[in-house]
Parts: sequence; structure tokens; C-alpha cells
Amino acid sequence: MTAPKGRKDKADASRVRILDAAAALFRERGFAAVSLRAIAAAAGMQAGSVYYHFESKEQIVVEVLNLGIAAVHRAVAESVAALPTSAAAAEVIGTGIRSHFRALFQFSAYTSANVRIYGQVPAAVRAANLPVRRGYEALWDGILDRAAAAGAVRPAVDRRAFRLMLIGSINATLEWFDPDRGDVADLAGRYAAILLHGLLQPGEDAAWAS
Amino acid sequence: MTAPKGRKDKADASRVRILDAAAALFRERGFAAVSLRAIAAAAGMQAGSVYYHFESKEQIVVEVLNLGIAAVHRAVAESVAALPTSAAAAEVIGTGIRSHFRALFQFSAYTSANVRIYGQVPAAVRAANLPVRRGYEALWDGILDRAAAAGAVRPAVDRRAFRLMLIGSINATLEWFDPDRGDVADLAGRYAAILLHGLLQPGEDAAWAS
DNA sequence: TTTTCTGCCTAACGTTTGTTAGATTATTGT
DNA sequence: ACAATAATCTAACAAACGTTAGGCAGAAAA
Repeated sequence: MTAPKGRKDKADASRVRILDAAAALFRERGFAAVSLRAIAAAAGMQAGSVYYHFESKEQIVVEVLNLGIAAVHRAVAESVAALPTSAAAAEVIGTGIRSHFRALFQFSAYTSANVRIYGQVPAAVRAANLPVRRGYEALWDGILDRAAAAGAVRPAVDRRAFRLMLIGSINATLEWFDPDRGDVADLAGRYAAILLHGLLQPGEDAAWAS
Repeated sequence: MTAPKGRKDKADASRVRILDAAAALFRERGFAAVSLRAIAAAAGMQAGSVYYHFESKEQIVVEVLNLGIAAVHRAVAESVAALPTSAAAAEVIGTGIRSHFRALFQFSAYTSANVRIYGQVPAAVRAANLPVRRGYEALWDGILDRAAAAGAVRPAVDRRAFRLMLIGSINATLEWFDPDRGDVADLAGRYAAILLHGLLQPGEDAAWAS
């Protein structure tokens, strides 16, 4: 982020500092264990000041949760949209998987905050995050439905269950994979190979075979 | 659990009620958001009474985390030990996967409490749970090492990474699979087929092919 | 029946929390 | 330079928290 210019940019910069601090702390300790004072301190201000930028602690966590998904959604949507319309199902899905992994670790404070705490935040927070979650799920459903319509998907596969398995399995890697020690693209390739083998008709995943 | 008899059994019954209540609440709201008063109320007593049974809130959550893993560990260890020594690697690993799934959903309050909150509890709590975690990981490492020694595992497979993928992917199903709507054994079979295909030499997973 | 002991209740403590309202400071526009 | 406004500080509030120590009730033992 460039140096702030003008008032609007200064408020934006403070806002980002608050969100960055909150995401890192929420992912590490959970929503309830992180005080406004701790977030403010990490953002370089006092707790009362946070209320100039956000109405409540809950509003902060909703934003963190939304940003966690938005980053991944954008990455997958853009990379898939950039493929030629003639791309094979395996290529489309494989690309989506790769992009999901890339964004997952690029914005890991936000994405892992979401993965870790979504299930334990107040119900109102979950409800506020739900539309964004549904949007990302719909993106994948679209990808999988198009693959099925092209005849690439094995008929026995329940596509909803597959999508749940795909997102769940990949997101679980946040808990153990260290991008400073391993290659995210390599990990993505391995997961794509396994997942595509379970999804597609024999021969459709040849380019991704492990 | 049978009706309590005598004093020791009464204390044990109260202790179990506290742990059951804590597990259910922790998994739903996280450690910090659940007060002692809430746990006590759910267990049918007042908050001060909990201190007769446990030294601290942290001791409660350590027990919950430990029990979450112990249940799964016992299930996998017992089912694998019950197999004939001549059992094929695919059979051993598939059985382990099945048992992991079964215990995961049978004791889901405890297992999902562990899966969901382990990463956000105080460091001392994590440290106290670590030996139990390491024990379960070692169980799987043993299973996988024996399969490799028998020549059933593809040489390119990093067995540590595989074990992390196996446990991570399976545990992630806690977030979306509803055992009242679907069959756990069926889900386990599907996961085993996919995982074994990624792990074993060609032909070694024939009985589990999907 | 009386005594002992377990298991729970209760009131209270010191600390922490999210939040508010007013004051102050820093920045921008004229 | 001054005025306006944004951005932050500060003190305070009511509520909630984990925990403690003493008391009480009921069950079991003598």
C-alpha cells in the first residue's frame, strides 16, 4: 500500500491496520479472546479510537471474515475466466484449485481467520458472512456444473459433496503447510491430481495424473 | 453411562456432565467465549462448584481436547490391531480411515471441539494437549511405515505429508457432514478410495477403487 | 442416631471487557 | 494565519469474568 495522501487515505490506512491486526489476532486466539485494546495496540492506537472506524467489534470480525473469502473468490474467478472457452474440464478445475491455494496462503491471516473461527463467532456474525460464503460456493458449483454438462464428470459423483470435500480439504492445509518450507504450487498440484481423479471420467484428468 | 453408585461415582458423573457441557459449548463458541457460569449451568450446577472437580477452566479444556483425540486413537488402534497380520496395506489403512471417521462422528462434541479450537487456545493448553496429538500421529506413522516396508506405497509419496492430508481432510468433514442425513461408513469409503489411490502402488488399492 | 465427609452453594473479590462521550491534536482547506 | 474537520486520546461506566473461601445439605460410615 502506498503512502497515505489526504484524509480519506489516512482513514483507509488506519482501517487496514486495524483489520490486519484483527485478522492476525483472531486467527491466533479466536474472536472472544481478543480484546479491542489488543487490536488497537497492534494497530498503533487506543481502543476508543477504533470506534471512529468501526461501529463494533462484531463489525470488525465480519469484515475480516468477508475479506478472507473475497480474496480467494477473486483469485479463482479471475483465473478461470482467463482460460479459453475451449479449455478442458480438468484444466478449468485444476486452475481453480491452484488459484484457491495461491490466495489461501497469500492472504493467510484473513483466510485462516475465517477457516478457524467462522464456526465459533456469534450467530449474527455468521449470518452477516453467509452471503459471501454462498457466493464462493456458487462459483464452484458453476465450475462443476459446466464440467458435468460437458460430460467430463463421473455420473456417480455428488457435486455438492465434492465441492465440500474440495474446499474443506484444501482449507485444512492452512493448519500444517508452511509456505516458507514448501512450494504452494507443488502442493496444489498434488491435491488437484487426487481430487480430479476422484471427480472426472477415466482419462479426463490425464494431464494431472500423479 | 450407568446410574451413579456411591460417592466416587457421583463425582465421576458430575465430572462427565461438566466435560460434556464444556465440549459442546467450546466447539460452538470457542474457549474464551464460554464462561464457567455457562458450563456450570449446562451441567446443572453453579460455577463455584466446578472447582471441586477441576482446578481451572484451562484444565477443563485440556481434558476436552485430550478426550477428543483419545476416542479416535482408541478406535483406530483397536480396529487395526484386530486385523490378521497378513492383511494387505490397503485393508489396514482403509480400516484405520473407517475407524477414524466412525469415532470422529460418534464423539463429535469432543472431536470437533479439538479440531475447531486447538489452534486458538492459550499456549499452555496447546502444550498440554500436544503429547496426545503426537501419540495419534505416531500411530498413523507406524501404519504408513509398515505399508511402505511391505512395498505397497509409491516411492514418491512423502508419508508425513500424506498423514497430514489424511487427518486434515477427514477432520474437515466435521464442518459439513451431517450423520443424520448421510451414512458415515459410505463417506469413509469414498475418502478411503481417493486417499488410497493417491498413496499406494498401482493395483494395491483394487478393493477400494471407486 | 450421630458423626464424618463429599459435593455443592453463595457472596465476594480484583480484573477485564466493549463501549461512550467529551476533550484534544493533527491535518486540510480557504 | 485561521477555521473547520478528521482522527485520536482519555476517563469513565456497567457488566462480565475466573476464582476463592466459608457455609450448608445430604449421603455414607460408624
